[in-house]
Amino acid sequence: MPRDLDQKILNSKEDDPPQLALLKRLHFYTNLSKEDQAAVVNLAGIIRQYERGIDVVSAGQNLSATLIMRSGWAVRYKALEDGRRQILNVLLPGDIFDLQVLVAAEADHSVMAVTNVSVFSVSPSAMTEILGKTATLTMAFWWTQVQEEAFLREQIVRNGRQTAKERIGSLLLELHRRAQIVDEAVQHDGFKLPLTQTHIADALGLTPIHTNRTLRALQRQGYIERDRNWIWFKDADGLAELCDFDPAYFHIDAYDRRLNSD
Amino acid sequence: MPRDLDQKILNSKEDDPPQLALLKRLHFYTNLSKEDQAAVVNLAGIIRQYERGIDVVSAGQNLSATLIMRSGWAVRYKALEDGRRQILNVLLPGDIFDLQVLVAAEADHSVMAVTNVSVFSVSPSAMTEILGKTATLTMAFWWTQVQEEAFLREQIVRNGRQTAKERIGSLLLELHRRAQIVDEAVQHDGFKLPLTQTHIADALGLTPIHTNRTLRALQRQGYIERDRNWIWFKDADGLAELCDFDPAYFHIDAYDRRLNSD
DNA sequence: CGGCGAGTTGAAGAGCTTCAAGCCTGGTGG
DNA sequence: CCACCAGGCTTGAAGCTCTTCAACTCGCCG
Repeated sequence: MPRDLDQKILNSKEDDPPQLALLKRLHFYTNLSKEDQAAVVNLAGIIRQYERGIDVVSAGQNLSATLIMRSGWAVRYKALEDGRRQILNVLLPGDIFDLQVLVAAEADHSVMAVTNVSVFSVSPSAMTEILGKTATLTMAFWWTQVQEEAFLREQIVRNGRQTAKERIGSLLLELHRRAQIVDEAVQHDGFKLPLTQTHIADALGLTPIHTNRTLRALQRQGYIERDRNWIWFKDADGLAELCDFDPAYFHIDAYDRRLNSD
Repeated sequence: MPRDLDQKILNSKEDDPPQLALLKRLHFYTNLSKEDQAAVVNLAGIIRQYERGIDVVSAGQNLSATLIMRSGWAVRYKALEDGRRQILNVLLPGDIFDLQVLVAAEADHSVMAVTNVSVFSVSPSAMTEILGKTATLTMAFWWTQVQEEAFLREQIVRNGRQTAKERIGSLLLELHRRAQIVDEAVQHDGFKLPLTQTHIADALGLTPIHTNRTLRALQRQGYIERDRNWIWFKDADGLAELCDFDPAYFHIDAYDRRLNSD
């Protein structure tokens, strides 16, 4: 999917440089020059690994570095006193979190590893440096923030005004698109979803039981098929219509439009 | 509430410079130097007025300027095909919206004036300039973005995992705090809330009917009192506990902590 | 082969919605 | 000055979506 990434970089697999997912993410939306690509690849930081189920960041914790997802899936979540839990967003490879460390010092929510994850930890100074390196890089990073905010807004709409069927359908469609950019386990009409039904329920403000029934209903009605933790779209267009899913909030084409209008 | 704002600036009322609300907002969290304050006050832009009920920004519209709330209340919202509507966030004086214009060109949601509002429209170039003017200013603007994201996350928790009573209580507590910084019609234990019950319902994923019943329940149980569109907290601590409301997400003290740790 | 996490299913019940109607307040015009 | 209108608020009753509680199944790993 990424356009003209340096092939030497793109083809590596097993021994990915830790910055590769980030590069894919940034380059998908903004055409980075060879120099900008090099700056991303040479970004200094430390690799940290977390096992599934472990908190990568805990609410209340003092933050000291920006974290970038390298591989695996994670979720931002907030826990209520009585054990209720709300997942705010799903983090995929290439996603940046706690960029806010540059200004705020304390996490107001937690991040949990859904699969085993590997994150790349970048110091505030290194982050500040690359952020301001070139105008294109500044824009590329800003981009990811704009997108992340759009995901949050969409999540509000889902939880506030959509039915269980719509919530689940639109979340699946969103995750599929996002995974296409940086994940390996993705096909044109399906993807491997590492979330459990309980994760989905906590993201969508439902009970796991109702999530289960709704998934089966979507399946029964011919919208999706499931096999282990793979989701297959049998009628993606129909599902999108059912859910009022409009991917405009990804802002995928804005960069090209900007190129043409400037 | 703002700390050592230049008194000449702070005391003006009727003929507020359009940048005043912004200055209050920025200066509340970050100690701006006299020069930085001047830069904010001298920020170039155009004043635009909108009557209540009118869209300030419409989804799909191409954005060309950053807008800053000068006076009045507005809401970001997203409309679904069938007429359902979800309010994403409330905009108060000093709030910046479409800062993302600097990178993305199309609005993925709308903004509607709840009262008559006055906004200050700043060109991308003027915005870019002040954003990078000093490190403190950069941080101050970044700050507002971090906060806005925190509001969105809180909104997800409300709509996803809280009961009607909790949703309404925590929204009222949040708006009271936010209004304290920039709004006039605010007392220690109450404030003027220009939102209708239908607005509240659309923000919290409820029907206006249920919103009404829940407000009355909160009143009957001694948490709040209402008079016209004023809300009075009779037992703010009790309400906060009821709603699991923890204002940590405002990150109010982070700047001071940062000062001490740097 | 036992146990554990995840998924599945049924039945009863709660919270919120829907539909329907009436009320109250502030603004407008005769 | 009062009648009237519109928008917002209030109340009742029935019904639907989703939850709660409880139990059972399946696949996997030690």
